[in-house]
Amino acid sequence: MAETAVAERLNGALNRILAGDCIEVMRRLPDASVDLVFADPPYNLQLKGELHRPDNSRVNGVEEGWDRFSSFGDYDRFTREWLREAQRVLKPHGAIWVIGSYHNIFRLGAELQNQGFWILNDVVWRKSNPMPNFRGKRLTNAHETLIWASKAEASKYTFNYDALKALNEGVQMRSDWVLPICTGHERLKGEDGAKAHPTQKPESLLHRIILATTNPGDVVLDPFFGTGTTGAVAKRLGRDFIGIEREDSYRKAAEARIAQIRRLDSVALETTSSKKAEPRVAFGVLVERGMLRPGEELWSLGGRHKAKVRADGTLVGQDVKGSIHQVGAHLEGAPSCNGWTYWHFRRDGGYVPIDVLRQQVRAEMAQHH
Amino acid sequence: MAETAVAERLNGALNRILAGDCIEVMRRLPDASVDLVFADPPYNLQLKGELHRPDNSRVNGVEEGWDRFSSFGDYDRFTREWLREAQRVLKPHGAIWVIGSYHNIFRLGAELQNQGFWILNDVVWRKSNPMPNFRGKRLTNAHETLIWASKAEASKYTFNYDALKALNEGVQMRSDWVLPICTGHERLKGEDGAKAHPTQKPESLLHRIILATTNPGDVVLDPFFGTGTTGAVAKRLGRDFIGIEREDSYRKAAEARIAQIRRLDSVALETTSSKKAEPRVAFGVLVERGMLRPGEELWSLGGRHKAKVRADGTLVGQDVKGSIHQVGAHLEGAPSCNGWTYWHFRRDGGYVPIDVLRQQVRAEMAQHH
DNA sequence: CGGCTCATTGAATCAAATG
DNA sequence: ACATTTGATTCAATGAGCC
Repeated sequence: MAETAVAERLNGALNRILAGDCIEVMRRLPDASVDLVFADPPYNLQLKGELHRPDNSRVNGVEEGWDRFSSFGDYDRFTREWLREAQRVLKPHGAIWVIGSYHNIFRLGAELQNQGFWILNDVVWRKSNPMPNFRGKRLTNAHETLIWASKAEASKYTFNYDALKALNEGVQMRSDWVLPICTGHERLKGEDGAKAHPTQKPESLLHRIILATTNPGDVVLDPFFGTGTTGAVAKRLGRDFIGIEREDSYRKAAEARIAQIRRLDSVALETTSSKKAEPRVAFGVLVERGMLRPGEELWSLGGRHKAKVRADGTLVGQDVKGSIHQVGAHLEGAPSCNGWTYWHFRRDGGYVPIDVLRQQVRAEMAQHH
Repeated sequence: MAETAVAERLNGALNRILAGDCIEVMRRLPDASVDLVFADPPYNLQLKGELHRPDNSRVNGVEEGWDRFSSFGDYDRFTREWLREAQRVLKPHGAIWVIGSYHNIFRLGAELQNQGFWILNDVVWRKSNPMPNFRGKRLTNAHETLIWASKAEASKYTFNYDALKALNEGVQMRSDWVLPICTGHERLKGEDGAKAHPTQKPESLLHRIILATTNPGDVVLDPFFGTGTTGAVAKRLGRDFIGIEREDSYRKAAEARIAQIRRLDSVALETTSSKKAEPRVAFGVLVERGMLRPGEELWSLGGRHKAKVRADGTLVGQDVKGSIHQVGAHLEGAPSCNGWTYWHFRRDGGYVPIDVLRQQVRAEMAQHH
């Protein structure tokens, strides 16, 4: 059957590094099959001569052939083609991350928008230890830019809000991330001691991206796999990956690297991923259980509005009947209202939010499991 | 003579706010006549409905007609036209700054490159107090992006490296700037108390830009003048400005605002623009003068970290040697550290910041002038 | 349906100190 | 005792827009 063939085509690629040009290799992947694309394409650095430090030592920059394009138009064509394939292989609710510097990120972002991707955030990776500007002719180039976009405007993309909030000491994560560049033991070296890849990204960066925008078991495609940071982090976090890389030496280094990675056990994965949504409790359950009596009055904070509880778990207030949310919204003239925090019952002269009753129910439910 | 006519056309516009559409007005300005363009064009926010805070209050966002475009193509055409005029009126060694968010900055940057501007840096304005993400559906959009580009690749652009280094506590200025958004008394209000402009930029941002990339007497053109932050800062810093603004209410607010600004006197200008501003005091001077002894210990506040003073004005701490700033940053695992405020010496059982010693040296230096 | 917000400013309120 | 000032604390508002 066709479906089986498609599944096999995908499964054959899972957790492997496919050799070849990323556009050609992506063409062989089935439609709507991956959850996330992470792409670190060539930056089109347009370097002129060599750069030396003030002590005259030579800066070992990006000089590889894969970063040479003849013009902006040439780079745009390349971008357009690989983005088109990336969009095709994404599931309807999938998303993409791209990273770049001022040399290429504007072209990349514009092309994403042109192809119908819907930008969700641009994120600044603020390097805690950037290379200084030796010549004193510009500002220290201390950041790179990432763009996070869903496949389309209507996509219900994945965002593990609570996991990121936890990562950020309890306040919501911002669009600027301070992370060190990849150095030390994490930086892959060749047998000659030289760095294996000129632009290896830190695992901390991929950790945050994969944690934020995928779930365990999701498939992450990296069409510019390099030495495999995406694969290493995906494997550790219990995600599947598909890598595409043209250069033999990078593939080899990546394979050795990823083979040594161990998947975190499910407990560790659970704690790093978002807190499970708490079980839904219908307001009517509070009435069924006798925690609130039919006919009892609920109050908005301060007692400005009131409504009466009915046996079926709806409320009736001034000129309005409906759910706790609907009645609250109507009385406030608001577009919406969280009835759980809006409505209060009276105890000992004070107002207690009905949400505490829901907490009790949830606690009891947890006991029985 | 033709030259005189051109000079008159320019002089007639200096330190004035020209009314009208920026493209049409720029067409009347002579070629190669301004040193810097600062442009804060509409962001093309593509807003859908209203946004409410969790407490149901409504966010008063950008609803003005000037931010509405029918498509990306429409926005691109607009961008192309005003950028073309901006480039024409720039002197050969002139430069441009543009600011935007992820909604428009990629299109803006790509068009800059297409027209032959040469990008020097992209700069991230990290907002210290951004609006949070109320829905918990994305990252807090906590930054905006600026692009600094010269008129052409060959332009010998202005960059006051030392002034920016001085502004940044003696280490070279990075491409990420932390500045608060424009609030409080600085935010212009109408007679009804409502904000006069929905997107007024902070003066601190323009101060840094104008200080960094112009010299006193230079001409700064702002084609989207709004309520005149560019003009206010330019005037204060002894630069000339040309503003262009379509909306009467913004022009009026800007004129009243700028009329109240006083140009800094030449001494203050000198101090803001040169590294001699606050006379730089090397830490080693404190050792030379016997205010601190080699071998003496310095402490972080609370005494969590310590380091030893060496005779050459460097510190040595746990596994690290270097300047007071470097050692502090290393021990804190921070990207940077102001050693003057970080390090303390012990006196009478308390911690005294070494900055007080620097103040003493500066006071003594002032005596001799 | 119902879950979801951070840093800052400035006003309002109240307590303590002063004249 | 009463009016005034100062300081501490709390409360309310809001900023280039997001299911």
